[in-house]
Order: sequence, then C-alpha cells, then structure tokens
Amino acid sequence: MEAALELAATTRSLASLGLREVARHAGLNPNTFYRHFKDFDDLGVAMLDELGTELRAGLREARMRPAKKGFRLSDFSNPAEGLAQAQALARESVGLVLDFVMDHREAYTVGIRELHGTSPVMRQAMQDLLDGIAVDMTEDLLGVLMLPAVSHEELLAVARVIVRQMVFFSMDYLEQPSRQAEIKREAERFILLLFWGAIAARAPELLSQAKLKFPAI
Amino acid sequence: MEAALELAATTRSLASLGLREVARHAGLNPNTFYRHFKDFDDLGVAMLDELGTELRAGLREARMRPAKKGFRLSDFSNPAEGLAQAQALARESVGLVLDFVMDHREAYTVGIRELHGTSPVMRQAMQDLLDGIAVDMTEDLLGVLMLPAVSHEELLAVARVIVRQMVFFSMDYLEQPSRQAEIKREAERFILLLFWGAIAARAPELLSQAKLKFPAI
DNA sequence: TCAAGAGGTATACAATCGTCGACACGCACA
DNA sequence: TGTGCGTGTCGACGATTGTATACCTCTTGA
Repeated sequence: MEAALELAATTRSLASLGLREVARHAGLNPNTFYRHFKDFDDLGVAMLDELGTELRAGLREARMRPAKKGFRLSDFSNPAEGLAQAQALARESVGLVLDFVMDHREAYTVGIRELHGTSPVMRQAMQDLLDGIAVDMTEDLLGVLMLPAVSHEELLAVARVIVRQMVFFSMDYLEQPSRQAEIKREAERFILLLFWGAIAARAPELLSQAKLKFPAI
Repeated sequence: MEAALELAATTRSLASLGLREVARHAGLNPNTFYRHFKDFDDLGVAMLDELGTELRAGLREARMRPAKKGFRLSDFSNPAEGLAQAQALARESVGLVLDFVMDHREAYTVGIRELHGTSPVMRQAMQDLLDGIAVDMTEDLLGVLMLPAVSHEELLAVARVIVRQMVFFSMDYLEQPSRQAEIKREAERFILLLFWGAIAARAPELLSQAKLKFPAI
C-alpha cells in the first residue's frame, strides 16, 4: 500500500499502476500481490479505508476541541455575538482541513484523482467518504450552533456543498503555495456567505437588526 | 479524436489510453498518430479546445437569450421584483448547464476526469476553461444584473465557486437520473443562497425591507 | 514539371504487462 | 506429530505496448 501510494503520488493514477511495478517498488515478487488483494480496486478501497477513517476522525476530534475549551456558540439571542462566533468556527474548520491536506499531500492528491476517476468502485467509495464527512459536520454543528430557523436537512445540504467546495480550495492550496493565505480567506468567506444566505433566507430581520457588517475578509 | 473520446468514455482515462489502441479503434496504423499529435497531452488539449469553446460559446449565447427577449433584471430599486428575476435567471442558467452535460455526456465525463487527473497539462487546461466560464458569467451578469453593492471582484469569486460546484451537481445529474429534478432544485437553491448571502453581507436592510420569503425550492 | 511534404502503411524490436503452475518456508492447531 | 494455510518466490507464457526505420501515394506550389 505504501509503495502504491508513493508511485501514484508523482504522476500516475491508481488504476494505471502496474501490478509488477508496485511489487517491484515494494521489493516483492509480482505474484505476492495476489496474496493480499484481488484487484487494484481492492487495494484502493483498503487504502481509502485507512486514510479516510483517519481524516474523518481527525476532523471530528478537531471540531470537538473548541467545544471542550468552553467555546460554545450562542443561540443567536444576541445576533452580533452569534455571528462573530460563527466566523470563528468557520475559520477553525477551514484551517483544519487545509492543514490536513498539507500533512497528507500525497494521499489527498491520489484520493481526489479517484473521485472522478475510472473505477466506479473507487468513485463510490470517495463519494461515500465525502458524504460521511458532511454528515459528521452537520451533527457537530447541530450540537454546537443553533442557527435560527435552519432545519437539519438544510444544514446537511449546506454541509455537503461546503465539503465539495473544499475539495477545490484544497487543490488550490496545494498547487499554489504562494497564495495560501488568500485561498484560506476565500474559503472562509465562501462558508460565511452560505450561512449568511441561509440566515437571510429564513430570518432576514436578524441580520439587519444585528447591524453587523459582514467581516471584511 | 473521436476514437479517443469513445474509448475514454467507457472506463478509461485519456492518459491511460494506448496509442495503438486508439489507432486501431480509428482504423488507422499506429504510427499515423504521430503525424497529427506529439503526445497524448497534445491530443487532449486539441479535444478540449474543440469542446471547450463550444461549451463556452453555448453558455454565452444562452445567457444572452433572455436579454434579447426583453428580459432585464432590475437594479433592485424594487427589491421584490429584483429578487424574483434573479431566481428566474438562476433557474435558466442551471437548466442550461445540465442540458449541456446531458447532451455531451461522454465529453463531459472525460473532461472532468482530467480536471484532477494525471497530466499537469490537461489539468491546467481544464482549470483555465472553468475559470474562463466564470469570467464570462461575471461579465454577463454585470451587464444584466445590478446587484446592490456587490463589486466586480466579489461577483467573480462567487461565479468561480458556482462553476466549480456545478461540476459536482452535473456529475450527480448524470449518475442519478431518477433524482434529476431534485438535483436541479438543489443547484438553483445553492446559487440563490450565495446571492442572498452576498446581498445580506452588503445590504441586509434590503432583504428585510423586501419582506420576500426565500423561494421554497 | 518536379520537388517537397503531408498523410498513411508495413515490419521489426525490445520492454513490459497480467497471470499461471509449481514450489518453499513457517506458524497454528489438531 | 503432522497437516493445512498464509505468505513469498521462481520461471515462463502469450499479448500488448511505444517507437524506429523505411517505403508508398497523393497534393501543392514554384
């Protein structure tokens, strides 16, 4: 699995790797591959299982961290305070994801490649992972953030959109190191825009009442 | 180029195609490939040029259509009317993109595969195409829609995010035919949420003043 | 008229590929 | 004690790959 990741990270896609190639890079006999995996799909799913659960757990744990620090979002009874804390939460989450992709650059690159790749099995597995992250995010948010009049389903839809958009932001982040600070701001801004929109759609008076300028990020 | 598209559409990625394979499928001698293309990257870029400009032109033309029909968005001096027309424009644009990907299913699938694929050349070309579409969208919107207090740069950032998100919506649309109506609604809703957010961020009083419910889509 | 070149073909070579059958080692368990 | 079984190795097979060299046939333009 390590050998496959290293080989795929440079230029190739997982499915285009040669069985012999991987075995050679791992210092093993080509046939040994069959002892462990049936397919390359099989190998891919195994790798995704490992790294995917690590990512998911890391994200959850990190989202819990502020809650343990006594960081608790208001129920918007004080709109100004609620909005400010929403911004802080968005910033924390974005930083988290971007740090993760920097720490797991190779795995992330290869994984995303499979998201729209050739193997239906891997595509489905990646979509399930992203969806799982969105579900996690929704549940965590519901426990911490009381968005006024925003239902569970609405929140899930927003989370899904955010997760998918972060795929692109993450790619930019990796590919354009000189613009990292700017990209991070763009991502935060995008998330805030969405929540602003969600609130404005349900309780527009809340925003004008708060008389809070949208943060100039 | 046709042969390559047909071969890639089923399962494979462009870069993983064999030179001989494509030539065989096109009824030509393997070496003939070299008469026309240097690389597979070369072939890919040529294909993207053709289909990309077609898509871009199609989108522009279709965005111009409502303007010619006398469809003209207000400057939000009447907020309720402006918001309603913004919704109509969003619906029109979403339908447009989704129709296009249905009509060019193979090309779209292959293209997106290259967006996060192995070849840096193709990746860059695809990113340039998406960015170009976002720029087009921004210019068209500026000519038709006077969003209050939303600057050119802000609009471009929103357009970029929309284009990228439509990549995912389009994939869902192709892969889940039974949910097409629902996915279309989700896409429209996403776009409206963004614009709602952009307006709320700059002129929150406008939304509460309009006393307009967010469309229940 | 004829030379150049674009497009297409045929043959060949060395590599690499996935996979098969057979064999070897070591541990676990009856 | 011995017998599966998981793991790894070896050699070989036919197929396919990218590309090099050489040759053919039109079209074009001076």
